[in-house]
Amino acid sequence: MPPTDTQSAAPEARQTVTSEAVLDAALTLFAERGYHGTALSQIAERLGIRTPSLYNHMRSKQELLETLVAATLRDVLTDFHGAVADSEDPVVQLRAATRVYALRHATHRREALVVNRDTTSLPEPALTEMRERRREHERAIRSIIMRGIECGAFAVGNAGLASFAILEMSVSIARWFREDGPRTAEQVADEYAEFALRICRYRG
Amino acid sequence: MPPTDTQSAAPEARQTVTSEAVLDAALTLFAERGYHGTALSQIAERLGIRTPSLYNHMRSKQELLETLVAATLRDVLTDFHGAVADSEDPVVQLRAATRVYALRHATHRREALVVNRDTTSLPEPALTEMRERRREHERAIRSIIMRGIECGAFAVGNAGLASFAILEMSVSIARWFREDGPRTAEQVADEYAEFALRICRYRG
DNA sequence: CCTACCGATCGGTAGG
DNA sequence: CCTACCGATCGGTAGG
Repeated sequence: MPPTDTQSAAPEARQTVTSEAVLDAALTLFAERGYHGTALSQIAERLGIRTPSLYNHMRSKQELLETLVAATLRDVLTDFHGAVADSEDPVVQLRAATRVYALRHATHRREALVVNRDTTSLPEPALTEMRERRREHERAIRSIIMRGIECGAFAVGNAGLASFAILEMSVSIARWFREDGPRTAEQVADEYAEFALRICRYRG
Repeated sequence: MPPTDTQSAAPEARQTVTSEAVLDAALTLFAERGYHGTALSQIAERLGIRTPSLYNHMRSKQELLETLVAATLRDVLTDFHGAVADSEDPVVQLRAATRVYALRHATHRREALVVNRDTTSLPEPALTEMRERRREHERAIRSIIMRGIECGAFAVGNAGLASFAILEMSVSIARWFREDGPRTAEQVADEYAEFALRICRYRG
């Protein structure tokens, strides 16, 4: 029984929930309980609507996951390209690339948790495409490290091992970071950027 | 219709599946699809029995998860205490502690994936207890780093941040390590142990 | 170890 | 946006 105010003239005005709100609620719950641990009824409840009403804003539960993961990985790569555009110096690039990646995991914790926990629940071909995007990022980091080794700035036995370590320690920030904690996201990101350089044995 | 051989004399001999086999099948599937993404029927199918027969070897699906997580965290702490027992030197201790932790994540990938992905699916009080065990490990690593800072071996602004980074980069080995890959588990563990010292700015 | 079966809940559709 | 409803599957029990 909707309120009998002026808006009842336009039928479209009855819509109380947007697709963005559905995605946001799904993101929160997927991050909290995992994709398979979340029921559509819980997403609906959080929005104050009934389950079937969700289908006005999405095609399926799977599509929700796919949208969230694709958007997150797209943003990660955009961040990366922005971070390395300013300089050709591998030291500057690795610091900047690690900084934005670490920063994103502190400021977008839910997205990070879902991507890392539930990407494997995606159906093909999305699964393969998402894996390819992550690999693209990893290869780009590795290539920076290899250039750093070549020019003598870094000294690390295996660039692949180092790039995995750097990326994954950053990912884990999403597991423990708290906005109301003792350190800001920027402080953590700066510190992790230095960790990355140390892993590569950069003696600044 | 069991084979009509000699073993049919003893009724107990009909048992074809052990609790260990159930746990192992659950471990494989939980690691692959997550706890909520795995049905008991899939565990049974993998063992060649019917779903209700599983209940001869377990009390509930939840108990399977609880058993797996508790055993893994117990082993992690046992590893840790064994690794740091030989020396009081923070450098030696951090290297050894990281080495065994990294090694475990290369050799026990399934356990690591389940602990990291599905511990949050545990009911209380198991959830709190498992979190406490992980925190215990983290505090122990942090304490080694702090002692290293005090005696001048390490130079890192924040021991907590460093311990998180070291532990989580090691955890991630379970995500990418392959037994048939180019590096042995021991080689990876040794390399990560050096990464840990570098993060703490140990200038060996 | 099995068959037979349970209530609950799942994602999703029909139709308004 | 809703109610009414669907078949499928879930974890688990009864009883042998």
